[in-house]
Amino acid sequence: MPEGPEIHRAAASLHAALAGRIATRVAFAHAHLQAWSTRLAGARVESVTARGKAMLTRFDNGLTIYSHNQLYGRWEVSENGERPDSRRSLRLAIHTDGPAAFLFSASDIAVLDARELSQHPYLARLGPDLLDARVDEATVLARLREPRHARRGLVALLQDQRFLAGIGNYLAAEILHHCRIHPAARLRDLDEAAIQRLADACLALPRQSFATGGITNTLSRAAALQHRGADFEQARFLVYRRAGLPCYRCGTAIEKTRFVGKTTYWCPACQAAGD
DNA sequence: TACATATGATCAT
DNA sequence: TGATCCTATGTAA
Repeated sequence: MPEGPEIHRAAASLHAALAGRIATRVAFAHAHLQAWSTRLAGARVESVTARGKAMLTRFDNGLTIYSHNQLYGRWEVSENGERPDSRRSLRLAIHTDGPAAFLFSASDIAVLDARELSQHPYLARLGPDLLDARVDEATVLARLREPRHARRGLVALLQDQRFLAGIGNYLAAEILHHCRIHPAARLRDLDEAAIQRLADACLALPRQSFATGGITNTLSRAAALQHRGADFEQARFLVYRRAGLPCYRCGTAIEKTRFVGKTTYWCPACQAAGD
């Protein structure tokens, strides 16, 4: 569940299940974390929130579990507290007298006190979180206009969590296609109208994805495609993982290209290089 | 069984 | 920019 919307949805789901409840047992698979189980058992879960792609589970004794799912971590909530059936390796379990939450596969897990939390190197450097309701278009526009970012390639810049938090590989491709911007373009190549469109899309697409369970395609088109039998993974995206398929705007075959080590999907016709 | 790839991120260069 | 780490999965051999 890798990008901002997926992590924020998982956090909301954990919060709904756990917040206000006593953690009867907290179990870590990693040996270096196991001593924390004693400190966390009996504490009340205050909240579960996401910051960018990181998740924070706060307890009322001042401790917070930090977790990052990287490419492969997966949270599962179980209403009856039973461990879900999975062949993945269980890395963290938070039990209550009711629901429980299970984190599979993730390896980046830490227990932090308030001071460590405020100084955490990843969290401290995060840019504005596009899924934070307090972040608005003016904030994003100001970020896009900072001269120090003008020369960086947009595919990499959009995925830099220090620039804006929450965008990953699928959202970057979807945002650039939505705005008709070539993936190799730089901010300095864009005119004022394009900067405005980009700011708008940087907020709108992650938020729509969060609200809809992952759809960055237009909602009507995604619904129509599914009605015709397409599965969700086929219907949800504008360009991501659609190499060779026709662009929804112009019919040109979507291309799959590696830019700066990342696979990017884009339409060579409606995302033509700027000049 | 081996290899390539992945919705991520860091570090060395 | 490339190498590397982390873990899981799909495809080729």
